[in-house]
Amino acid sequence: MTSTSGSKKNDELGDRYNPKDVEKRMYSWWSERRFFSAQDKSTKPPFCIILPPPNVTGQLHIGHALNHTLQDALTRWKRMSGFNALWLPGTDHAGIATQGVVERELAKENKTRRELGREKFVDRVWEWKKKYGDRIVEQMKFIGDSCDWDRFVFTLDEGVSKAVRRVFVQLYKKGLIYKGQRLVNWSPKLESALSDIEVEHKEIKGTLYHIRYPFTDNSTDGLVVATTRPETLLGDVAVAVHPDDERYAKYIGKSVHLPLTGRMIPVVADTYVDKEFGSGVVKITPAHDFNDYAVGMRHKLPMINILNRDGTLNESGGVYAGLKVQEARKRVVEDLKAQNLLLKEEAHTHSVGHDSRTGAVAEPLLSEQWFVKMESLARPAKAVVENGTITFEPEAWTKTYLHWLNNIQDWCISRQLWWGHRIPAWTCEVCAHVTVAEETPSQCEKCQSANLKQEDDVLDTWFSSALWPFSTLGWPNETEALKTFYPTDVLITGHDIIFFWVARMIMMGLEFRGDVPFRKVLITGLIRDAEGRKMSKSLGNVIDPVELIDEFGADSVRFTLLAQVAAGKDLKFSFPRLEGYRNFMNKIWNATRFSLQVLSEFAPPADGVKALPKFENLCDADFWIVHKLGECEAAVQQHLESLHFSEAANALYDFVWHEFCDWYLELIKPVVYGDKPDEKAATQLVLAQTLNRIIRLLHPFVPFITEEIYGRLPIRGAEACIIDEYPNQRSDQTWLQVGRKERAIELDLVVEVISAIRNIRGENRIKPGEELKVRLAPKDEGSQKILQANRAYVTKLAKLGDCQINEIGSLTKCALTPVAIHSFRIDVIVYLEGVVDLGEERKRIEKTIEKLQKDKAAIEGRLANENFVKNAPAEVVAEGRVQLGELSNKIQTLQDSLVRLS
RNA sequence: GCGAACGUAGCUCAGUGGUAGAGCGUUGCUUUCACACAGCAAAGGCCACAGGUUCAAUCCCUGUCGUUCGCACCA
Repeated sequence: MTSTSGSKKNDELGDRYNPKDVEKRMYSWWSERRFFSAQDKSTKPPFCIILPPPNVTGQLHIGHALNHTLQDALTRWKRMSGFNALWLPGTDHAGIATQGVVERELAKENKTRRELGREKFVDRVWEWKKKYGDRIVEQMKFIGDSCDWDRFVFTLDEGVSKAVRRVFVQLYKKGLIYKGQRLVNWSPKLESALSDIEVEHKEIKGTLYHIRYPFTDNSTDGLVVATTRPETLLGDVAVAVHPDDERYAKYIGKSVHLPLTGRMIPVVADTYVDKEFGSGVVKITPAHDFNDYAVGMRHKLPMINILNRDGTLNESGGVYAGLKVQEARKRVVEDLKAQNLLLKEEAHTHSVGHDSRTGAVAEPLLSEQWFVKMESLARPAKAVVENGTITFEPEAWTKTYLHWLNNIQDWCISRQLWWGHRIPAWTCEVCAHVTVAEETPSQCEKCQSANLKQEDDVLDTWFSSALWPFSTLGWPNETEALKTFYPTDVLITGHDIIFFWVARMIMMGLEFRGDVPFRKVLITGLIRDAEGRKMSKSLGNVIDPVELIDEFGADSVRFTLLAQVAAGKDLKFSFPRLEGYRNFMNKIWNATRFSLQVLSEFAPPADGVKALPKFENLCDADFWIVHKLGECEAAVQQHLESLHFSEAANALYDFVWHEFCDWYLELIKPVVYGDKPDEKAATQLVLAQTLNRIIRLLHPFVPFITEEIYGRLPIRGAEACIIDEYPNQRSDQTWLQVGRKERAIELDLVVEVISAIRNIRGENRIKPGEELKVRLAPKDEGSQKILQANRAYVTKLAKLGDCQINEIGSLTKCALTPVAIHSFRIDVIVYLEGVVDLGEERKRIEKTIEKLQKDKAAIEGRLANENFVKNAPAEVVAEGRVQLGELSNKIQTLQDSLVRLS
């Protein structure tokens, strides 16, 4: 959005809605006037959503577009409903991703980060961040995100850094953060440790090698081990068998030769071994396998690390030192073959951990890292979900969340990267004591030496993310914003980061604020392509929301997502659907154009949205549309409150298109083009008020088009900004009293008559130019009155040449030849002789009778069942009786008409 | 192995313990003065299958089959 025209309005009103033109002007108009600002302190109730901070390297993708649209719709709706609504934006430094981008840039200049040195490299990343870091923010504005930009936070801002150090120090002092030599998942590509959840397991077709480990006293015989990773035998320190395995009992405590090395290793017994798998003998490599690590600890075995940080073999690899794992494996296998120690190779599929960022195979590697003890943090985080303080939508994710917490492992938080929050720990070079502090210490806590060296490692990006709900609000300072907005209300995010982010925010919120960070978690699904495949660059099926917005407009894209989203479910993105909602925008636009034309002479009332018409001058359609509007508003309210966005969107779509446009606007044409000024004025007021409310109701879903329209409405506030005016639409029910139900129901009868006549027209292929003569024969005084009052509607909408209303019950007295009777509430006789194929008409009627009789039989059967009458609620039984009566009437009417047709 | 979700109209999907819904597509008719990105009408479904609970099941329970997705194990 680069336009700063300052002007919101464009006076062109073409018959196509032009989103580009509108959107360009609108966003800057909003942000210049700070319509999205929330107040730190306010008499209004607070509402707060924290934006999951996108990676600073990021581009808006369609998944963002979905999540952001939901958050925006909710925030705008709350803001318009009288809340002090805050949607707090920010971006994430995304350690690995961002460092990776800059390293690749350096590679193009044939440089590496190590050549540059830490300080220069970090400067370089900052430069990059300054240059490109706001791309995603620009894109968020394209989609209409109504964030409070003045509160924008970046995860490396000083405030957040302070929060990070405070948390680190406090957890350390509590004994919940520790440093230790452990087996961790290691990415040779990043040359950094990873947390367990950053490792993605993939099924790989590998080979199971059967290798003989010769006995010490008989080198032609030995124990056979089966392994998928023969190269790791260089780090073997034992072989293990099951203690109950009779085949091997006699070898326990003895030794075998470790091939290719000249070392001798013991045979140990451990229940970890599965007797059935392979040969029942397992090589133990504690430094390169998590299970072996556990066995090694139990048996107090030594650990031999054979790998360097970059994944090549180190000096413990002997002649294989310097080779990459894959190469070493090949060579080891060749050498084993040469020595006749490789007995068998068989195909074997197993799952292998990969670094989820780079895709490289992750190696278990022994190294010194920092960890967070999770168990005591996890316990309260479990409790708040179990007791319903925090709820997941859909609820099924609760189980996933709890399962993870029940099996939680300590969190490895140190990363051997340079871009991120550097760990606030300093080691004394004299006494080696570690000082952990928020601010750089001047001397060692223990020996007062000034020779301190800070940790090189940075924290896992998710460490700062875990603090996001309170660090963004000013913590560790007790700010007004923090008091007002914490706990926040809803978190909207994808299920892929429940463990990475959601769970950790809950833990940290409880630990440091003593309260949950949010109350509801809405989990969204993935957006897939039309065939249901994941979007990926390699498949070339990625849909770029920025391109969509460019072609179809932001509102169309938003509505497409809103109308189809269902909590936790994947969404297949289809272009025909998008076109459909683009058409809906156009429909809104044209309905407005028509309305404004009708209202061109209309004088806005002094009391604005509260102005009531004179009821005696209203037509049935007026009562009807306001009644329907009231229902629609209530539905939207209820659906949004329960986060059922698609139901809210569909209720609106249906109401606006099929009730307001298809019926109301058509129905009032005779009135507004008619010659009765009082009635015209009354209907104009209803139209103006209804349009005002529709536009406001639509606004959270489609902000651009509605703001554009709002500025042109005859009834609106002085500022002409939809967001700031007339809040509390739902609580302001004054005007909705126009929607009197009994009068609304009268129009239903008219609608039914018109539909019936149209049906005859359509079925008999009678052209619109051909005018019909119709007699309407009411059954009672009530319907007679309604028909008389609405004759103009029927004539116009059913395109009749002649429409007369008979005396009550005068069906048979009609002078014209009746051929078709279709409405069931009243009798409608249509004079059609000569244009209709009577045989076809009879067939249709017979078919209808058949279907109705089937329905009737079903209801009769139910009513005949005394258990039904006894057990079902009274209203259900009563309704059944009413339905039965109606069905009988319908059938009778149709049978009468069959008689007339023959 | 453990767990979860899904299976509804040709397609994509909503939905509900009490007579099946939408959009798109299809088939007619119409360029009527807001909109052809439109209007009107129509066709199209044993709501995966089998049991159970219930007066009543597409909906609740169990099982089967099918499709996904997590987690764990995999020497």
